[in-house]
Amino acid sequence: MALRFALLGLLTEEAATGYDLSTTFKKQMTHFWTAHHTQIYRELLKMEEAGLVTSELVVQEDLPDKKIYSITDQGRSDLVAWLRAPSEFKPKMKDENLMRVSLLHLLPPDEAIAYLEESKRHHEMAVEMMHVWRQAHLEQGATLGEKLTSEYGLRMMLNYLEWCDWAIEEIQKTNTKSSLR
Amino acid sequence: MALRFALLGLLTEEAATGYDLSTTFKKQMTHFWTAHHTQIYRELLKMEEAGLVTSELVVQEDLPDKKIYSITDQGRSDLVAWLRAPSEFKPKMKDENLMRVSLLHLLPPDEAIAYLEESKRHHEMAVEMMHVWRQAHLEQGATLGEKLTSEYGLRMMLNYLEWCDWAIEEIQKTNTKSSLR
DNA sequence: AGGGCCATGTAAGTCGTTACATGATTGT
DNA sequence: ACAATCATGTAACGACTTACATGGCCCT
Repeated sequence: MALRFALLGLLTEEAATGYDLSTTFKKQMTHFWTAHHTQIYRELLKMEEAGLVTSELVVQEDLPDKKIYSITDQGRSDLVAWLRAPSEFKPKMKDENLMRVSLLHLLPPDEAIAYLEESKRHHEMAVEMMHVWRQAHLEQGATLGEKLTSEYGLRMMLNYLEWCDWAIEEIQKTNTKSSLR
Repeated sequence: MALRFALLGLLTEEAATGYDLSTTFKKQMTHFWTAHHTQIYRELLKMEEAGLVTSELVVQEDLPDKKIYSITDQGRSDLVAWLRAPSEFKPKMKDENLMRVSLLHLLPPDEAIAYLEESKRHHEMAVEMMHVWRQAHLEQGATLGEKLTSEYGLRMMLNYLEWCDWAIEEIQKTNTKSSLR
């Protein structure tokens, strides 16, 4: 259900095609949700059936035809009702990276550290991309939600980098201890 | 596939029933993965077929019978192979809380703040539970993975609380600004 | 010449959730 | 009396992923 409300949320700002929605998803929401374009297209069809959105077909000559979706009043009220519904704050995380981290004691220490250092590099790149994105979007037409979640994503990534340094030290400590024995 | 390796990882420490695995999952891995017992039982059956685990039926009198699963050599080597396989560091998050946060501008500011404050309370409780868990488990038989991921969970939650305070202030700022106009 | 962007979707499969079912024991 | 703990599972559904398919335009 949350994907449905994510799409409705994006459509409150402006009408968009499935393609637009799927690229926006990738750029803005990576830090808390992911969705493939195939899933988004099918969800939009269901949402149209349910009367939450309407679509207008735009025929194009050089580019493929497209369908522009707009939110309906029904869609707006469903969205606000969901926002107000008591949620349970049970994060349903699926973080494969952390899954691997939780098993790093099964690899030799140098491999474990190499893994963490590679993950650091990825996160550092993500932090830089986030800075670029924020300079382009904030202070000029970003919604409150975008401000809050991009700040959240940034803080979490910086926090991850700090934790990574701590974790690498921790592995080195236990490593030198056991090699003294 | 990750669930499979999570279960194999737990079984490297000691043989366990599906029930045990599912409770351990809830306690230790909430911060990066969730799984219902129904899914775990089915996965264990598939893993036994694939020769990654073996089970031994223990008949009990007062309590229900149980099946104790042990990891096989095949299971161990599959697990290490997965740990070494190049991963893509694409976190596949599904965080319904953040999803709601990203849409808070659709609620009146006081409701948005109330939402964040409730989520703070939940996270504060989670932080306290984490402290209790760590005092019971660390420094006495916790694996490196448990140390690393529980520290990770703790840091992320504390970071969340700080971000929450920032977010509440941010909403109050934009609120007073617009009411001056 | 090859890849990326635009734009849509189908089909098949896997993963994950919810509801239901059983049944004795221990604690409040 | 009622809920929780122990212990397992089936069935039905919904969410999500992966592979495949189309086709022209623009850039290097």
